[in-house]
Amino acid sequence: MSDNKQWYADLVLPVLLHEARRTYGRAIRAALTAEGFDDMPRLGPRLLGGMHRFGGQPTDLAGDFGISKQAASKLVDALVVRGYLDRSVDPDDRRRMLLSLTERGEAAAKATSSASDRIDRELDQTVGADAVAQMRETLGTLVGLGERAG
Amino acid sequence: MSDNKQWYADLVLPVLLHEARRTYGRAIRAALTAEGFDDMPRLGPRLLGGMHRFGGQPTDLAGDFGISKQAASKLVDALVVRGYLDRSVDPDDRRRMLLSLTERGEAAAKATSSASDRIDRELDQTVGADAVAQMRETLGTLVGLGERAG
DNA sequence: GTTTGATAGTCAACTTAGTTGACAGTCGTT
DNA sequence: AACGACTGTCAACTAAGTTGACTATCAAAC
Repeated sequence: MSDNKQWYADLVLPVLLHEARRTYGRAIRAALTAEGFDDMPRLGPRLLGGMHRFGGQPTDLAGDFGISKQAASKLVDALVVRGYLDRSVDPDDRRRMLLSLTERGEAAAKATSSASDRIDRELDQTVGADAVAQMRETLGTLVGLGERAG
Repeated sequence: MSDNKQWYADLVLPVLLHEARRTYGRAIRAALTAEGFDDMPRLGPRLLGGMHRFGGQPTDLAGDFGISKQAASKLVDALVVRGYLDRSVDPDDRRRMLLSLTERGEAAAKATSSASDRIDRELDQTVGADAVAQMRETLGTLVGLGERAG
């Protein structure tokens, strides 16, 4: 593990992906804990940071995250209870919920993206922006493969 | 999502990593289920496929997987009960367990790696082996960052 | 305008998989 | 022989997901 040869050479790609993601996960969780956001559910940071992607509709959120709407509902509930989200009824469609970040939620989202950006920056400085861009492209292709085969 | 522009451009890297890993996860689970291995715990495929890495010692396994030794013990137990693993006492150190694949375990490991390889091959054909190799390198760097900071 | 079917979210019961703390058995060293 | 360290397991708990049933609301058809 500590020799500078390619220790990861015999790792299958999914494990490598998992470990790479954990690098972010650990950094983000550490940053959140350090700032007092120590009651964050696992998908909390992703939700707070991705509000613009699903605009605050739990069902869209479920689709985006690949979980059931019930799980999404519980996740949202946890974040509301812990003061990260405001939940209100959509006046245009009273079945729907409108979610928005509280001040605490904004702060946690900021801490999250800041920790993530720090890793990004470190990676950029180590391998260069081109390599990162190409990795993103290849990862995008990989996700696309899964969606077609889905 | 369905336009061929870089739909993933606004995704943070950890989410992209997570989704890329899910591509493998879905394919592997589907292949296992199709062959009758429908009682596989989440980390089962990784364990069966990585036996050579920790040689069959649950404690090393726990370190490798980043889980507690208790969780590793339960995981092993589940795989033994379901017929994927044999567990016996190490005669040289009777505290230790020696794990080995049963025939069923071998078959499941084969199905796993075969599904994983199919995705690998598809990716190779789409982006080329060089891009994959470079991605592996960048991912390795990323994991290394986490280990230093850890 | 009322009925009818689809949709958004929640509640309840359950399962899976992780955690920590306590412990028994074994080993190695003094 | 005794002490301390290490391996694996048991028990109790927690976190986070699942499915099925349900309510409330909307939209469209008649």
